[in-house]
Amino acid sequence: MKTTRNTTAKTAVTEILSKSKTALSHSEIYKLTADLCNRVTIYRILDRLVNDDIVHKIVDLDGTVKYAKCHHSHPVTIHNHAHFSCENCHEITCLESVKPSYIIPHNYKVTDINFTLSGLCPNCLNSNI
Amino acid sequence: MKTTRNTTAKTAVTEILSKSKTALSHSEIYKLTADLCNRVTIYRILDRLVNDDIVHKIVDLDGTVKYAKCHHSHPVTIHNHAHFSCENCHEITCLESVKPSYIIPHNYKVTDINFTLSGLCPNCLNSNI
DNA sequence: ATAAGTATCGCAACTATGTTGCAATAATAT
DNA sequence: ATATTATTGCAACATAGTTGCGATACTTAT
Ligand SMILES: [Zn+2]
Ligand SMILES: [Zn+2]
Ligand SMILES: [Zn+2]
Ligand SMILES: [Zn+2]
Repeated sequence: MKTTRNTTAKTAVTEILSKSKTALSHSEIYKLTADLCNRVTIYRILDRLVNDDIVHKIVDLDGTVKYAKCHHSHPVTIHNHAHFSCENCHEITCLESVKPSYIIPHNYKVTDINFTLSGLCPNCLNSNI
Repeated sequence: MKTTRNTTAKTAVTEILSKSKTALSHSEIYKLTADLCNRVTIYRILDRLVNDDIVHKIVDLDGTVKYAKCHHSHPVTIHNHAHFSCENCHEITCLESVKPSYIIPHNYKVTDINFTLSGLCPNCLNSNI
């Protein structure tokens, strides 16, 4: 079986995501690592972290992909909490407590969910843009 | 005011989306138009159709962007019906009747929603892959 | 501590997707 | 038929993500 290894780069990426209050894109993470490793390595690390259920992938309404640290105790069947994407500051945050309820359509087998709300976050709403 | 014009290319794209049972990506639409117009033109037409609320944009769990004809009578405040993305055949379909209910988080202003379910569609589920 | 096995990495090259500026074209109203 | 201007084509660019392969370095076992 393939065993997973801890490397400097992997640790750094995990740290960055742990400390971030918002979800980060590949390029944002790459910049934050500041030449620690190659661009491709970040892609591969993120893939592994997602597979290991340490990080989850979030897709914005426009197709932008971001990543956030999981806050659940390891293996979870489905990531169904909502995410909020601000049209103004473009930050994406996990809304861990917001979960959609819906009627599962007959004959469909659901194994994953993406539920993203878009609009104005509290910060930008107060700034009265 | 900017008035909108009906062109051959725009009509073709609208036709293609009207006839399709599943949502289509830019490149799929481009191939179906078969050299009718430039690649860039398709992007611009899709933008206009989305703005005019004739077509809506759907983002898959992996960030793939697709487009589907709207089935509502013109202006609608928010596209909140669910979409289903099949992991096997990669088709995305509108589930017009499935709408998520959720608790609107305090202090957030929601203006748009993306709710996509992923898994196996009825066809692929029966094929017992 | 050393060596073997292999997960991970760097690099280069590539594909896919989406955007922009500008001159040419064509839809629409008068 | 003419004027106005929305739309298009093209070329060039930007960003995102992938792949193959030889080199590197983490882990485990001796
Ligand atoms: Zn904001
Ligand atoms: Zn989250
Ligand atoms: Zn299917
Ligand atoms: Zn739809």
